[in-house]
Amino acid sequence: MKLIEAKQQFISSWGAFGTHWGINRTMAQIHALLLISPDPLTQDDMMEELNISRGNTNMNIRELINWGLVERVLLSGERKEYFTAEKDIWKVVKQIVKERKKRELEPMLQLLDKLEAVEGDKRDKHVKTFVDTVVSIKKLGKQADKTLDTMIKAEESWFVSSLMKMFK
Amino acid sequence: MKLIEAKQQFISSWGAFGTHWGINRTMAQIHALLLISPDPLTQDDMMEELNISRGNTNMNIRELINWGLVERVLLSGERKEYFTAEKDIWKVVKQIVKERKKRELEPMLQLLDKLEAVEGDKRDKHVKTFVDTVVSIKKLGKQADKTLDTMIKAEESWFVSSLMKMFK
DNA sequence: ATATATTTTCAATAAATATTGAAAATTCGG
DNA sequence: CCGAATTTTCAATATTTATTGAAAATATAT
Repeated sequence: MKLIEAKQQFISSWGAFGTHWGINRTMAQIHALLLISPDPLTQDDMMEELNISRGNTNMNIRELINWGLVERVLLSGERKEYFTAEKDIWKVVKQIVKERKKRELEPMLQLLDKLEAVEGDKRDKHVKTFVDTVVSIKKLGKQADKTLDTMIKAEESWFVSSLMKMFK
Repeated sequence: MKLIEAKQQFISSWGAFGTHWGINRTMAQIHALLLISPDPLTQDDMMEELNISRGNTNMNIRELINWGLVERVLLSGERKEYFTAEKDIWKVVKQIVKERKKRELEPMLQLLDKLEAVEGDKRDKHVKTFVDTVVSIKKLGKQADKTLDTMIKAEESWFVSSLMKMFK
């Protein structure tokens, strides 16, 4: 397989992958493109490679910056802005986990705390099942929260070797 | 907070949560409703509670069954079909992980294997960056695959206590 | 300061996805 | 087998989400 074809497949499947995880296709594709680009790219580079409009490119780059996955690079003597993605995949994963934890898991746990305190007689099976469900989701969620915190702090080497031992 | 209000909040936020994870809102809401229902429900029950059409209800129930999260229940003496969700949240999480691993992670790893074998001179920085990226994603993906396999087999108590020790 | 290059915004539009509802198929008791 | 109850399908429609492109804003060189 030629590089050009391999790149296309990588970008397109990274985009499809993203859509299964609530990330829009273009954002994932821009990220993929930057991951495999040895040098920083301009908006125009991305527009051309991915055949997307300027507005779309701009908005999705900014979103990637918000997620902490892409950053602006200043190239001396250049008027245009350049962008580059973090290439260390472990760091990328940790960053995504960190953001999703903050945006989704933590608000969910807060809500469950409130819902656990529902009024009503626990002998009513409707109340009991509701509370039991909420409590058990909360318990698992709290454990996940702690585990992810540890992961976010960990070095890849440490993390992998711990898992190795754990799952020998 | 009254039960009725708490239920609504739970269902609605479970639905919103789902959409962040590539699951459609209605499917997540049906799942939520079944999770907090002490007894099995019919399609008509769900239609009424969630204010959705018969067709929508039917399709999403079937999808939940495909995911292994819901099952049909036969109630003797009843003509209608009843449905119930697995209530053990650890089992639910394992089932979701198992399915997503099969549907997404494994195909991705297969693709990366192919892409790693791209033609071209590794001294070309475009080739090098591409291969390096593919290899590092693959490495981490393989580790995740193994870890998730272990998790899928694990009992919750064993899993939590292992994590505890690991991240003491 | 002015002209020009570049980035950003956002209303309009397109595309993708979800939902409806009624017809067709199936199931099941009698 | 018949007929009523129930489930399933799917074309039409509605809704949501993504994308465009041109105008406005901003930045920079001279």
